[in-house]
Formats: sequence, structure tokens, C-alpha cells
Amino acid sequence: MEKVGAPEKTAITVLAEGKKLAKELKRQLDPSTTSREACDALVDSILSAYDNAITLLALIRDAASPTSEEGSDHNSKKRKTMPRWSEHVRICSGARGEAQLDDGYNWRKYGQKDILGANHPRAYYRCTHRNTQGCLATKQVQRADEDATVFEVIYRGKHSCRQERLRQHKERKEQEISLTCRNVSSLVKTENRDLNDSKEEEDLPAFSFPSTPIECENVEPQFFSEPNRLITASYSPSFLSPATSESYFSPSPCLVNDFDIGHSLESDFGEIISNLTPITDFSLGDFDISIDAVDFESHLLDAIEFV
DNA sequence: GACATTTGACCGTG
DNA sequence: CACGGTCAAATGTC
Repeated sequence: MEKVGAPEKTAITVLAEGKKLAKELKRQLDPSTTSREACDALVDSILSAYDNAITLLALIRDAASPTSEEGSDHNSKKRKTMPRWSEHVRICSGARGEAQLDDGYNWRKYGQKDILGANHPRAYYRCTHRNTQGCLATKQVQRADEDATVFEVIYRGKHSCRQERLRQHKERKEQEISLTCRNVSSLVKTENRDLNDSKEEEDLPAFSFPSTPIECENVEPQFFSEPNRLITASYSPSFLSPATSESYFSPSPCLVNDFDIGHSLESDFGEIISNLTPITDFSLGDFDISIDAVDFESHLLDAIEFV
């Protein structure tokens, strides 16, 4: 009874939140007083609420009719249709090393198990916003047997919570800024060339405004630009669809990390991962991620099921 | 009090 | 029946 009641309650909460946001959007629709970005953010939040509510209601439906055509194995099916991918995170041994496990999301630990044949236990995390926003993303973290400095992180489900929307929104803005920086940069270069055409400039770094150098440097998707991070990806053949693979790369929420530093090294890794504070520090040591397999069935498929 | 973590119990699957 | 994943009460932390 709890299992039906909890998602039901969350779905109601999420839909109520969506309604509130829609009202707010209506109130702010006047373009003379409200920016386009603000409206976009509201729309994103409303869509997020719909996504979450649909997912939750699907859970309720499946739980309520276990004998329906796909109901008998609804749990395992649910798990299989959740997007799933893994990363190998190597932790450097220096101070702040384990903080690199922070992937920028807020996780709440809900279990730990000793795994047969493994030297280290596996920790289970779910998104902190599961109950408030119906975000179903989870992850498992386990130290590798052969190399204790490597953590295998398995992600399940895509974040649908507000933090993800805000992240995407922020990335969009950063890309816009990037383009602006580049455009201005090329303009300035052109002008410089006009004024002083004898200068070499091929090896110079991209222009950046003195007042905003960091924004201009960080606007590249960190996935590709982070100099201290090595990322290799490989896909199982069934996931090669270019139409869907994109959503898990480049501005991928799963691979773009806001690193949180400042926890003591000696702490248990579980504490490190789950205590996320929004301190941003990009000075990283070695960082190695490899993606073993990516399940590109997005949870949109879940939504399609209901149509 | 509001959260987060710990940990043994429980449950579905193979 | 063993195993992996999740639940939920107890406990910890702020």
C-alpha cells in the first residue's frame, strides 16, 4: 500500500507544482516585462513536472494491474527500460581526491550491499529530489576489486528534476555566451588585423574579455574541454543510434561535473558522494572515465507506452 | 525538526 | 534458495 501511495502522492505534488508554474508562466507572459529566458525556464519546469508525473502514474498503473499484458514482469522491465550507463572514476591519491566522485547531482544513499565475489560493498543512491519532484535517477557506486583507486559508477535513469533543468538551462546560456565571445573575438581579431596586420596570432588563445575570462573559458562543454580529464567511450552495438546518443554526450548531465571539494580524504567514500556542496573548483588531478555501455532507450519510451 | 545515513529485513528474479 | 536491489526503522548530524 505504501508502494502505491508514495508515488501517487508525489505525482499529485508534482502536478500541483506544474500547475503553479503554469500559472506563474501565464502571469509572466507579457514580453515587455519578462525575459524570454525566464519564460523558457518556466516552460522547462512545467515540462519536467509532466514528465515526472507521467512516470509516476505509470508506476502506479503497473502496480495496480500486475496481471496486465506487461504487468507480470513490470519491475524488471522497468529496470531494463531505464537508461543505464557506467563510468569508471579514478581517484587521485592527493588531497581532495575523492571529492572527484561528485558528479554535480544531489544523491541520497538508500542502501549498501556486500556483493558476492567483490572485495568492496556496493552503495545505492537515488536522486534527492525523488519524493519532491519524482526524479527517478539512481546510481550505484562500487570500488573496483583490482584497483582500489577506481570507482565504478553505474547510473540508471535520466534526471528529470529541477536541478537537471537548471543545469541544461545554464549550459544553454553558457553556449550562447561562448558564441558571443567567439563572435566578438573574431571581430576584434579582424579589427586588429586591419589595424596591425603584421602580428602572428595563430597560436594565441581565443580572445576573452578581461572582465569575464572564466566564462569564456568554461563555455565549452566540460566533457571535451577539461584538460585533466580523460574520457573514453564505447557503446554496445544496439545503442549506436545517432539520433538518441547525443542526449547522453556533449552537454551530458551525467558526465559534466561540478566538482565539490573540501571533504577530508579519510572519510568513507559513501559520505563523500552524498555530501554535495556547491563549491566549484575545477583544478583536478587525474580523472578517468570510461563508458562501458549506454542504454539509449530514454524514458520517453515510458511515456509513449501510455499513448 | 528536517534531513541524511546505516543496516537488517524484505522481496523479486533466475 | 541465493543473490541483488530496495525498504524503512533506527540513528546521526546540522
